[in-house]
Amino acid sequence: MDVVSPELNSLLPDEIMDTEAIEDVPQPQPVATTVQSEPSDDTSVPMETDTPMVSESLTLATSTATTKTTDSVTGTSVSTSGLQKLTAPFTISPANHQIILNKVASSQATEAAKSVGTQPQVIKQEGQKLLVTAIGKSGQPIVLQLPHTGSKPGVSQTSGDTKSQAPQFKVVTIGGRSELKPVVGSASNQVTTLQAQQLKAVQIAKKTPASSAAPIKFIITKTVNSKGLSPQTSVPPVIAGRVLTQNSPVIPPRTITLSETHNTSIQSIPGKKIAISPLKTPSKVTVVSVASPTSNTSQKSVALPVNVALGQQILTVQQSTSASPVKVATSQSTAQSIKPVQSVAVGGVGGSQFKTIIPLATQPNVQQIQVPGSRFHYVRLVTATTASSTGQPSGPSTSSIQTAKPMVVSTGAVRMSVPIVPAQTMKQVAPKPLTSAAQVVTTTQTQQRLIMPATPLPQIQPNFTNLPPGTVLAPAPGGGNVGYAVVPAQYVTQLQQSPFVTLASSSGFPASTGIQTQARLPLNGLSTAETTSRPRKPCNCTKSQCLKLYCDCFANGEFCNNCNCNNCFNNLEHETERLKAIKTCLDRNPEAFKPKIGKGKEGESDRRHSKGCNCKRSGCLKNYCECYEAKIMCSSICKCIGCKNFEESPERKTLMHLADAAEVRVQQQTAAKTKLSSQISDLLMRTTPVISSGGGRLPYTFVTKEVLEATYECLLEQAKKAEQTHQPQAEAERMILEEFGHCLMRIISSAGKAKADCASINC
DNA sequence: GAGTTTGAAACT
DNA sequence: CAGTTTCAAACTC
Repeated sequence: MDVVSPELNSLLPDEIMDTEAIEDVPQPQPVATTVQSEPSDDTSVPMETDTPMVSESLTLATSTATTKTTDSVTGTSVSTSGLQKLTAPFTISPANHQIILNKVASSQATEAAKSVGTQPQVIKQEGQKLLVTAIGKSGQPIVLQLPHTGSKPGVSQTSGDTKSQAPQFKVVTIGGRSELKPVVGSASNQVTTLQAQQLKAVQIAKKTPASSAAPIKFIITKTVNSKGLSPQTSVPPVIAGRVLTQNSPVIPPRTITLSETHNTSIQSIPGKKIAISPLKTPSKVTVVSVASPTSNTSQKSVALPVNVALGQQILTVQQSTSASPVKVATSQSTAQSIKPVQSVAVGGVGGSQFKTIIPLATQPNVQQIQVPGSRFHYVRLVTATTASSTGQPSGPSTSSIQTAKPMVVSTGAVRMSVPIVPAQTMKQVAPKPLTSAAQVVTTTQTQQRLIMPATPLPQIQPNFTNLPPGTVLAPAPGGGNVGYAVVPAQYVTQLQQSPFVTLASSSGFPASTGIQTQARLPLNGLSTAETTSRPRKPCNCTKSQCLKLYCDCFANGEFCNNCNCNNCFNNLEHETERLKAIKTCLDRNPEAFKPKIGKGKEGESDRRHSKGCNCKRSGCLKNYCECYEAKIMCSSICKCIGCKNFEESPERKTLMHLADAAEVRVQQQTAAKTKLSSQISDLLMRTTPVISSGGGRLPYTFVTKEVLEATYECLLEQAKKAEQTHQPQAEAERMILEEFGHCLMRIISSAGKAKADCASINC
């Protein structure tokens, strides 16, 4: 399964998907290995993570042949000894490439396997995806095997095997350029067992020019599970009080102990950097980036703590070139508070649903992205520029990425990464204060991929691609390492209530700006303003338990929240039932949770109902009609009777005109109200010091609730007056402000008089 | 707010 | 696939 389905790709701006855009820095030396798997036509949303079951172990074996390639440019054989161990568990070394381990549907896997022949996992120099492994059934080890390791057990090498195997991972590398050559180096006999329950994706992004000797950077954003300490000679890496473990039965890769002086010394060792920032959920491990060395020179082999325990999540690994020493930076897990995340809303024509912020991790540089056409939420791990990599222990700061180009997700025909808005427009919220030893490792032009946690509920996995809109995989409440629950992104936001930064609209995407508690992309044709300004209507279900599509909350992939429903099961407390209901709906209609309003055929309107309405009595001019409700015309696929919802319909024009007028009026009133309230609050706040500076502090009691309400009434009355007299907005504002000035004067006058009176009586 | 209407969803 | 029932929202009074 692709990270981004072809359908989504078609909706995405080209600049986003342009793979070459990522490579703004020349890479004279071939360092990248492109591992490519056969593109999948699957339109399913990529993020669904599928998953390794709890207590599954994941073993990834790589062969030396596959990992070592000859550079076409230089003709030199590149070996990555240091990288081998570093990336051994993932078999990743290509710079600027990404490997995403993700579950794919068996059919997809089969197709991919067929497409590549007997060696479905052939590493292509310019490839992008690699179908690496098969996932064993729950409780069984998961074996990920790279090409040339066909003899390894448990590896899905053939199409026939893919189906027989349970869940599968697709390993995807992204970002490889034509000149880049496979450099993956790993011992063939090196097998690393991952006890990561939630291993989702491994991203490798190569980026640094070889000459620059840029430091290899590791960013691990998830907490590391303490299970399975590595008995290696090297000290098991302990991150933020947790232990990174390595279970390499054959060749123990070098494990990095963050406390190790030579590697972990942030200040003393320039070069590789590993930033480990434990996530809120201790059972997850997020590997953000792994640098890819162009050579095995002075680099030390570093074994990633891939041997994560159950529930751990590996997100991405980015690689950068360098022969420089490894630098490890860790962020203390002490700060469990939710870190700010960034939200990116990618606009598109139909299908867009939500822009939801999910503070999935404490890792500060996280962006969540909603891709149009997909109701799944993507998380982008944002790395700052190297200039900001010094890791200030001070408080949070905001910076803008200037150099990074739009996130490009894939190369070649397959687009797999999550489109990201141009980095120039991004505001990045620096991590909260880290401990003194912590260092934030940031890179320029990094690529991120979203890796979603796996679900412990295998019964719904076959339909994971069609999960309800807005559904994300979030740690199960109180579940610890138990797994993840399918949680609507909205609900995650509701639960965590974390601050976040919304990208500015200047990025070219229709995302609204400003801090929001929840934002959505246009839904069913409604404008962003409409959807964002209006909270979701509470449902009133009584018999469906909110587990059928009758319930709008459920149909929209949301948990019921502040609803009026009875016997509601659409919540976390009834997760099992909810998942079953989702499965039932999907069984009945695989597209049950997909947007009903999508692109029409060529030549037709951009938006139309996917199935068409069946109205008989409403004339399609009432909200009973889904077409009319979505403010779109009925189309040829509608089966309505007596339809009046067409372009030339006079009834429709009249209704639309009235509706628009009413809506505009409501919006204006709301905006005026908000603005006035803000102004009142602001001015009142400013007034106090002015008054007090003039000769003593006025009694606080003068700005009472009653005074505020009276002021508000005056202003509101003025606004009504302006509206009744059909004053232009500017004039109305002037009138209101003038009235406000009068109010202020009266307040000040009264206060001053009272003060004088009080002074006269020595009060 | 209660009752009615409506059409999608669910069921047979 | 068609007909019927169920359901909750939209609508009316």
